[in-house]
Amino acid sequence: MPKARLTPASVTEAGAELVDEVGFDNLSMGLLAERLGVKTPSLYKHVASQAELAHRIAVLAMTEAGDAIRDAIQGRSGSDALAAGAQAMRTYVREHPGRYAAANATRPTGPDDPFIPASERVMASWAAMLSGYDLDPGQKIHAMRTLRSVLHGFATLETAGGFQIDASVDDSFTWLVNFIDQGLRAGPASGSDAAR
Amino acid sequence: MPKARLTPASVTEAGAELVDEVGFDNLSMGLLAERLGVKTPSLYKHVASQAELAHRIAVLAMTEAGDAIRDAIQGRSGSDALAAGAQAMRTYVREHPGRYAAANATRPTGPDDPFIPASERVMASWAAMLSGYDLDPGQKIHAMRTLRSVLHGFATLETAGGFQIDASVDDSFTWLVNFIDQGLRAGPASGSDAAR
DNA sequence: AGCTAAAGGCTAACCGCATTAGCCACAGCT
DNA sequence: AGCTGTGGCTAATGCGGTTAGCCTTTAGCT
Repeated sequence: MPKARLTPASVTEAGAELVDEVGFDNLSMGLLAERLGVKTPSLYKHVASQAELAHRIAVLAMTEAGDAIRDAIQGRSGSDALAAGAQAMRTYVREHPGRYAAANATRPTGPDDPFIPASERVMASWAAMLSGYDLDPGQKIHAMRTLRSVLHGFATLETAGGFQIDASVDDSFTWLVNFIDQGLRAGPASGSDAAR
Repeated sequence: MPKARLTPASVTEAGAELVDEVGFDNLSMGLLAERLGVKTPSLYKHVASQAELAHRIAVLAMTEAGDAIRDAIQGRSGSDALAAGAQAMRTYVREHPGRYAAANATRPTGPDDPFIPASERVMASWAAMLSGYDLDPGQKIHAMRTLRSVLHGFATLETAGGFQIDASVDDSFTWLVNFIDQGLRAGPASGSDAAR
């Protein structure tokens, strides 16, 4: 009964939807096959292995997240760009926790891995956003890493249920973004005495 | 040939050492058994399952990390306490990436899970450290979450190899800690216009 | 000092899940 | 109509976690 008409892309997309529902650790070929109305071994006609599937999902996630962040920053600058970009990233991770987990579990497989340009596009958006602040060129890399650390850390802690319910997580995120904004505005001074 | 003399604690400790070497994803009962000079099924006389083993490792990790942070903060305050505590946490994660991953993969199993007091002790250290800054009481929770986010995010990105080699990761961490310190010193002002 | 029972090791077996091998039907081209 | 490649399927393999049941050593008791 040839009916399913699967392709590597459609399998990846279905895998991405599934992984957001069941979590990265619970992703299995059997579950995905069932979802697609097909027997497990049939999937291997479209993806080489579960590892490759996870990698494809990771690339998809990076691409989608990169687009979301770029679009959010588009047309804004400074504090507005930071707030919009940070919110876009947080929203993406909340809506696609499985894909984000897949992206975090992935390491580039080689120099021509499409995961590399996908993540570079994310980096480029953050860099563009940071250029709206008056930072010393030598500090830009540190600011970038700090920014990535907070956003990544917040997003993973949030999806892992790491925050108790005492206070609004939304408020905390707003506070966090504002905190970063203020620090970046304080600019060069914040790093000049780094050797304190 | 009864020779091994294993206990739940010794199995957990060996598991912790192993997981730091091979990574959380590659932890297996077979590997641990081999390490202990025993056949796989024998481990089940000491731990109920691999999940329980991982959970015990997680509790151990939280306890050790909590101790390290408390000791680092001990006798210091303000910026010094922040720098020492942050460095202690980063060092712990770098030296024990597998245990830290185990801790992150763990959710409390119930109200009397020893994982809960263990993580509360970590929180208490951070809270004590933050009390060295002049923060509005209502903002303390946000500052805490922001602090946890950066430190957790930096540590996980670092161990995952998420930072390229262009610039020193040590320098970035120093910059990050300094950035947070400056922001916390700026104090109440940094949150007062959170609704911007 | 010998007896007994629990502790803790072992082998054999089970099960789920990823993966592979080999088969077969249908679609499109000639 | 026949040929061939695509994409499905069933059957089988192998690994890793887990369970069942056996057997020896050892601690404790009398």
